Amino acid sequence: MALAKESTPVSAKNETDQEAEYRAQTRLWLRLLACTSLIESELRRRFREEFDFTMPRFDVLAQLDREPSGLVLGELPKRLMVSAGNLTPIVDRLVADGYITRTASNLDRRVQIVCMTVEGRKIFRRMAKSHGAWLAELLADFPADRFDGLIGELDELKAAVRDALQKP
Amino acid sequence: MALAKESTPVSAKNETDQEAEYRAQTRLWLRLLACTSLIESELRRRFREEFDFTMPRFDVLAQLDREPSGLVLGELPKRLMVSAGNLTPIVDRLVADGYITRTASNLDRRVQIVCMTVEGRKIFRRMAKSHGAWLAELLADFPADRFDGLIGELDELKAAVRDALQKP
DNA sequence: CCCAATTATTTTAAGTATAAAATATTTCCT
DNA sequence: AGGAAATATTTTATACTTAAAATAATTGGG
Repeated sequence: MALAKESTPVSAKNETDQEAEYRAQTRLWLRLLACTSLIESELRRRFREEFDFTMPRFDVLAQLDREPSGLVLGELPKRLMVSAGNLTPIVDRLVADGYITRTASNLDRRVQIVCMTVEGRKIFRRMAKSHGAWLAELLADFPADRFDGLIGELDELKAAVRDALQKP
Repeated sequence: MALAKESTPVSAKNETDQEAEYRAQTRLWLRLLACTSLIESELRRRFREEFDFTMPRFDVLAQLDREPSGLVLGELPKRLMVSAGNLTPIVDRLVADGYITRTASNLDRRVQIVCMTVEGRKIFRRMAKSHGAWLAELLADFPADRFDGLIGELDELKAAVRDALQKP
């Protein structure tokens, strides 16, 4: 169970002790979830109102913006941490809207290359600018000198969770 | 724009400066999102595999567990930060499965009271225990002495975002 | 008292998400 | 070369999510 701060084995604890032990972890999880939901729902609302766009569509464009020569379709689910099946209709619509192209590779016809169009780049830049400004606005009241510290903590948290996920 | 750390008005900055300024906020946001997604998807997977349950269904039971006398249906969307329409099918299914009851109030027939059943309480306790253990497992590699600090930072972050949202 | 505004909830339409099965293509083994 | 395994992607079924419109019930003002 690897609860470093406790030496007593879990099996020796009664229900109340165990619940108390889980409390700190649960509290951290609930705070994390609350912060993310709060920001995410506001960003989603603004994307819809200002650009009639959704976050997943923006996320796809954000990935392609860094890849001038395009990206193998299969890279997207990995980078965006979503399932492959999920992306199919999202990519379909971005193609239909003219923001990206999808072309089959000549070397391997299972593989498709997606690439942003000029139109896509144009709208992405506008949205990215607003996205940055919205975040700046939402996070303005958080002390600037504590940004880096919090980012560092979250980096470590992420690494710790990744490690824990790889163990079994 | 309220970027406290900078005195130069945004309008006076060129595009590159502005992008640099947004970077810290964006990085924080991406870390937050990554941590939450990582944990959330693992919890969802385990809920499904171990209990054939989803997180929203668990979340509803978690709210009702604290309210022995039941809860006005309209309280759930507020507490869970989801839309009211979203809850209708979730509550429907929990009622159909026998984990909660839904009864119309006699004083105001628009209002419904939802209340956990004995069966619901039973399954909730089992799931809550696993939920705590899963979190403890996922967060085990994060230094125990930094939990409270991170929770505190996230509390402040949440408050800051809430403040920013109320301003307009 | 009645009807307009308010409140609680559900329905609808569109999109997002997953897991698992299906399809298509390529690679690798013998 | 032939077929099995692997890989890339789509399809299917199910569930969640929201916004906006619809429904139903109550309250309050004239």
